[in-house]
Amino acid sequence: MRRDIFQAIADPTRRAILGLLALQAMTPNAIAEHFDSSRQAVSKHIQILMECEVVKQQQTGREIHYHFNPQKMKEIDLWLDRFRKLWEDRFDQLDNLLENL
Amino acid sequence: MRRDIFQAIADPTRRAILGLLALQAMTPNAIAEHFDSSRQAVSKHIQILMECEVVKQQQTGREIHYHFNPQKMKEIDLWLDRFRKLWEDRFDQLDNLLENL
DNA sequence: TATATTTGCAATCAATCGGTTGCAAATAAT
DNA sequence: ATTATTTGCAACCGATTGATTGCAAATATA
Repeated sequence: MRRDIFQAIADPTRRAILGLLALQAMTPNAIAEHFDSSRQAVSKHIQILMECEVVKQQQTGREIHYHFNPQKMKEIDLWLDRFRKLWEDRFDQLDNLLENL
Repeated sequence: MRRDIFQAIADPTRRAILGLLALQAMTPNAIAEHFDSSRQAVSKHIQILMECEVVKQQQTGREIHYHFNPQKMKEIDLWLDRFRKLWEDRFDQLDNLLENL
């Protein structure tokens, strides 16, 4: 069951968790308080984020602080590069349109 | 069953279809020839891409040409903006350095 | 030591996903 | 007119998803 970053960000709750962790590292309980679903449900989301290494953990005593790994998000940005000029460059869009007709 | 662009790009086959359509508009049959799975399976992927409007169709006779809509990809880029400076910052490099020590 | 807190793991469940096959409708070709 | 091609839709199926509850282990606190 190999996870990748694209699967990880498919779920809106996981995107929200990443948004929180990008601001500061948090414990699973603290994260779960931001959502309506149970702590275990949130914990499973964190586990998925861990598997694709977009989140890393740092244990101190019985508490675990999960923190955000921006490098993995870079992979999405890299994939977007193939399409970026299509929405940024109007002449390229025109070229593409003319080719298709 | 509301689809969004993040769900659409979660599947590797759909990402590959977007890669093809970014180069040129194609019919479902032509797209399906690039994959091992059946035409209907590919068609269902296209349907999902249509639902979130990252792909649009243009019918000519019995043939349908699906073409790429770059504007929807912009939404992903916009979401990434929240994290972009975290991986571009020199502070992130410092984080990595400290972890390695 | 006894109790409370924090967390992960396992079992379970309904819903969704990605795939298949079969079929019907529309258009093109013979 | 008959046949072939292109496509969408519906039914079905096993695997995965996102959620729940219950429980056990580890650590902190009284």
